[in-house]
Amino acid sequence: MKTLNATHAASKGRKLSVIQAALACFTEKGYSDTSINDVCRMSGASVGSIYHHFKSKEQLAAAVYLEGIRDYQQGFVQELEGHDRARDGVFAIVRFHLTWVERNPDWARFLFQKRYAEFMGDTEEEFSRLNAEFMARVSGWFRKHIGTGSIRRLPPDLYPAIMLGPCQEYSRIYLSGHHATPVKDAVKEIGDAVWLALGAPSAKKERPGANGV
Amino acid sequence: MKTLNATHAASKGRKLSVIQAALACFTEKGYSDTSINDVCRMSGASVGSIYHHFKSKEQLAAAVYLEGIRDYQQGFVQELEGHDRARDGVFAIVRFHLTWVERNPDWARFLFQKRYAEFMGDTEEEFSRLNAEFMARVSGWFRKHIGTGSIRRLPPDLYPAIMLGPCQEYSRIYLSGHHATPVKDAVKEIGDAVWLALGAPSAKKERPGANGV
DNA sequence: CATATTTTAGAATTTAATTCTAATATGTCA
DNA sequence: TGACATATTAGAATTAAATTCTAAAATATG
Repeated sequence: MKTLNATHAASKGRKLSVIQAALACFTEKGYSDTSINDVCRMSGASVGSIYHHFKSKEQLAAAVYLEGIRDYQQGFVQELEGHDRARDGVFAIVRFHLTWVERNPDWARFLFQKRYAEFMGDTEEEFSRLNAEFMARVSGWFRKHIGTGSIRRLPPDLYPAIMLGPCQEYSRIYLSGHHATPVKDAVKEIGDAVWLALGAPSAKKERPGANGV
Repeated sequence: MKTLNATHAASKGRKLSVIQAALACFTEKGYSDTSINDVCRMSGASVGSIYHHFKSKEQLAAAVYLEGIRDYQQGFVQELEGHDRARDGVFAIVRFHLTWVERNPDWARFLFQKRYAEFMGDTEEEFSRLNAEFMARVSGWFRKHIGTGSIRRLPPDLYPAIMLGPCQEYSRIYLSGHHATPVKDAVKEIGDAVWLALGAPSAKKERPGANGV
C-alpha cells in the first residue's frame, strides 16, 4: 500500500512538474514558440518521459488547462455556496474571480486570455492601435452620455467591460452548440440587464426611442 | 492607373482568397491541425506564394484575425454612433454584437472563441463534463434565489453570462498590462453593476451581509 | 531474490514550416 | 511596341520540431 501510494505520488509529482514547466514556458513564449525540448529543459524530464505521460503537445496543453480550471472552479463553487443571501453571493463571486486572477496571473492568462494573443507576435502593434482607437471611440460615446446624466459615472475602463462582457459570454455559449436562449430573447434580456447595470437611477425610466427595442 | 489598380486588385484578390481559405481550414480543423499545404490546396495558391504574402503561418492567422475584427469594429462603431439616446445605443450594440455573431459564426468563432478550444481535441469530453457540472451548480444557486424573490427571473443560461462576462472582460484588460481600474475599486463597481443588472426591483435595497462588501 | 510493470532516456524517424532559386507575369517608360 | 524593372508564383531543398521506437533503469509484487 505504502509503496503503491509512493509510486503514485512520485508519478504525480513528475507529471505535475512537467505541467508546471509547460505553464511557465507557455506563459513566457506562447504555445507555438514552446518546443517539447523547452519543456524538457525546464522540467528536467526527457522527451520520452513527457510523451509517456502526455499523448502529444496539445494533450500537454490540455492538461495544463484542466489543472488550472479545476482549481478555479473549486474555489468558485465554494465561495458561491458559502453565502446565503443573493447579494452577498454575487459580490463574493465577483471578488473571488478578480482576486483569483490577481493571485494566479499565469494561470489566468492561460485559461482566460488565449483569444488572439497566440498569433499576434509581430502584428501586435497594428492590433494594439486598432484596438486602442476602437476603445477610445466607445469610451467617448459613453462620456458624452454621462454629460447628459443618463449614464452612471464609473471608471471609464469598466463601461466596455460591463456592456460587452455579458455579450461575449452569451456568444460563447451560443457558439458552443449547447442549448442557449434564442438570439432574439437574449438581445432583450441582456439589453435590460446591461441597462440596469449602467443606467443612472434618474434615467431608469427612459422609454425606447424610434428604433429602440 | 487602371493597370496599377488591376494589379492591386489581383494581388488583394489572391491575398484575400488565401485569408478566406485559411479561415475555412482553421474553422474546420483548428489552427494546429491546419498545415500550409492544406491552405494551398484550399486556396489554389502555392507555398511560395503564401509565404510571399505572409511571413509565417502565425502571420497568416493574424491577418485572418485582423480581417474579421475590422469588419466587426466598423459595424459596431457605426451602430453606436448612429444613436443619440444612451438607451437606444446600448440596446443597438447588444443587438449588433449578437446578430453579427449569428451571421458570421466562423469569424466569430475565430475572433472570440479561441480560448481553450485549440487544445481540447481529445480531452474535450472531460472538459465538457467538468464545465457542465460547474454551470449546473451555478444555475442551481441562482434558481434557489429566484425562489426567494431576490433575483429577477431570466432565462437560466443568461445568469452566468451576465455575472461573469464583465469580470472576464475586466480581467482581459487588467492582464493586458494597460492601465486598468485597481482591482479593489473594480470589485466594488462591477459588483454594483452586476447587482443592478440582476437584482429584482423589490430587493434593490438589500444591505450587505456580515461578509458583504 | 526473481519477475512484471512502470518510467525514463535519447537516438531515429516523420511531419510540417520555412527558405531559396528560378521562372512567369505584370507594370513602366522610351 | 519592346526592353527593363518589379511583383508574384512555383515547387524543390532545407531546417526545425513533433512524434515514435528500442532499450535501459527504476519500482512494485509475491
